[in-house]
Amino acid sequence: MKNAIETKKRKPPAERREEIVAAAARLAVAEGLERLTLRRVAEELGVVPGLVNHYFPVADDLVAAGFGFAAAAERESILRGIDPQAPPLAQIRYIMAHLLDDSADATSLLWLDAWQATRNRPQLRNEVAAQMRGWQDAMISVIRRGVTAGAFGVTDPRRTAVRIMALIDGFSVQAAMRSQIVYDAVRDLVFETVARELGLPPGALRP
Amino acid sequence: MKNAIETKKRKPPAERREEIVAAAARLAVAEGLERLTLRRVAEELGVVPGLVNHYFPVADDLVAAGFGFAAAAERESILRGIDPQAPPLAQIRYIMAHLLDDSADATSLLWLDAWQATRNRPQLRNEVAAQMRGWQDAMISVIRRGVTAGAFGVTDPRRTAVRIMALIDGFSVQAAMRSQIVYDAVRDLVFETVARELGLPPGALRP
DNA sequence: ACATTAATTGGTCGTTCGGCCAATATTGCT
DNA sequence: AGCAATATTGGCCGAACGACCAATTAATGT
Repeated sequence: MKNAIETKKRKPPAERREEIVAAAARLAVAEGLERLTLRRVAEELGVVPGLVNHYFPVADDLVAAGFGFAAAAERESILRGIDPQAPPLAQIRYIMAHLLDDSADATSLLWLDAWQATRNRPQLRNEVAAQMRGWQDAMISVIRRGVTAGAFGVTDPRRTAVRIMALIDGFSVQAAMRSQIVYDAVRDLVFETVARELGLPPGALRP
Repeated sequence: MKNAIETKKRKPPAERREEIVAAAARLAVAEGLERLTLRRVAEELGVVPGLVNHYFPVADDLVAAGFGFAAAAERESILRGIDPQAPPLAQIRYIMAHLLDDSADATSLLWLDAWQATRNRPQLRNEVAAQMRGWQDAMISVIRRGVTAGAFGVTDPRRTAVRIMALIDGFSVQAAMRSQIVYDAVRDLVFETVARELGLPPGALRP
């Protein structure tokens, strides 16, 4: 007789794999990459550790996939919230408001984890680089529109995008120390400097 | 009969403690905070793990002490290299050259490790905050001299110091990804922005 | 209906970690 | 010289990790 409560199904590999990656991403955001292990993911899904190992024989790949999924989802969520009709200045302001707000701390800590863990995880390093390129490309695209519209004073959109993303990434560090050090001055600096990079007046991006 | 080759001595507690902290600092710089464990330190010193545990019953304290020793030594080494007679502009240029050079990568990775590990290590978090304050204070001191000498256009030295250190700290992130992404543009940005913060022309700090 | 494939289980192995403890040896004090 | 304090040793414990593997069991195609 089959157990009506605990219906253990066998799922198509693609679906199961997606399920594992999604659970890994959830764990990565909620508890950090350190706690993203085969066993933890299996526990989360109510399966046996060996099953996760079956889909990800090397732990590094699981961590990379979990981080990549979480980072891509976060980025796409923010980019999807942009009003495509809005002027580029408003679009940039929207992106920065979401990336620099306190509510982005969980994501900031995830990136901090990722940069640190690249030291011992080659696959994760590749994934982090890919996700950073994803953000750079998105930023370049917005900057290009702004240049075309005559809103931004930028000569090299790619270079400007790299510098802006580096400012934002650097700000992520502060999320780790927010309980100890007050960083209002730093947030202001990021807003002002990004504005300057885009050829805007200092207060143009402040919320 | 005593073994003439392996002379196992008992050392005064203070000296032994210092020895342990120094070994921990060495390990932290060379292999990262992840590999800074009781056993690893003991192995480094040729003693038994229990001995390290005797001096540091809680691992968090050992990690905090090791990081603090390494960070303080690095900072003091740089500050000691400053010519006290040199003008403040030259002093700032000296500090930044050392902090932003590729040769500072090991230290950058150490800080990255530390910020990340604060998530699960309260004592380390305190130590990191203390070391950051140490850098801020040193920066404030240089800025004040520059203001007095009329070299810097700064109204709030503390605020400016916080912003400058945040720029430098943010740059540390890049050390982790240097193999994947080229960051010349970012280094330029840091030099230019710090110059601006000090009321200097954009190229005033470039080496 | 049956055979093939592989998803899934349950379990093992070796390693490393922090923490703990009893026994021993050395130092310093009286 | 004798004694108390403690530095140091050696060893053990439970937990967590990645990684394997043989045995089951469900799905799939013929």
